[in-house]
Amino acid sequence: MNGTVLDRAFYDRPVVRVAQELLGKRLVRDWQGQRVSGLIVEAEAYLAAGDPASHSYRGPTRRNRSMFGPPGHAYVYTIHTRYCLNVVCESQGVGAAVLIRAVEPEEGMELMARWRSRSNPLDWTRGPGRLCEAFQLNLQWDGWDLTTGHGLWIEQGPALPEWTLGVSPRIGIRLAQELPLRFFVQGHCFVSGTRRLNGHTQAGFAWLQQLPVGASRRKAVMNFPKPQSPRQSKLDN
DNA sequence: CTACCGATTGACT
DNA sequence: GTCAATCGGTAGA
Repeated sequence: MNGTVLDRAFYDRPVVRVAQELLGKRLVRDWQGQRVSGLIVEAEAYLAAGDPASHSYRGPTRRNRSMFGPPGHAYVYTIHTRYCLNVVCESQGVGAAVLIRAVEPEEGMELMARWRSRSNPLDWTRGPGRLCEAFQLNLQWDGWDLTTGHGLWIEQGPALPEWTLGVSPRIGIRLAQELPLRFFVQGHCFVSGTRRLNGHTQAGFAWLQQLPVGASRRKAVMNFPKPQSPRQSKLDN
């Protein structure tokens, strides 16, 4: 299950490109030797310039200083008593980051279920605040170097069926709503937001096989249809 | 110091 | 669909 850890060069590139290419990669948390992981299915880019919705828009502060640090580190912030996880991109001194908005659970689901205290697996990691709770991420992880392969990192994901890149405006922002900077796996059942923004289907990659045995699995299988046949994938640019 | 606001979520009509 | 919780960041007096 282990994969190659994404290195600093991956993050040291234009933030929009990193946001798109993070889809399908695996976010991993090591908790006492146990892996908690999921495949990234939704991400948003926040630009270093010309983006009033970005926390970096007004320059460095105590809160957002990680955003201006070296690429490949985490930027974790609080919002409405929740935490959100970003990965810092582009050169040091440049305030660009990708918000990880949703992952499909892969490993450590017992821990996710405990930490999220919700029976429906779809509620574990669908949304930036939810996935931080499912991975037990908080401000202690702000500034964490994601390229070491310890504690918290992102690695090359598994081979996936072909899928379609979805693009939309970012969710939950007031300013710069016109910018198409949200990227997601079209139709994936762990993508947050409304149907209109998300696409029509409710397919996942492989999560049905990963669910715990028992009542929660039966319920999940009943509630959520099987993945439909794959479609084209392409990340141009 | 006070006042306002938000890259959210969960409960409720 | 609507709305309140709840608190750190930010701006301004």
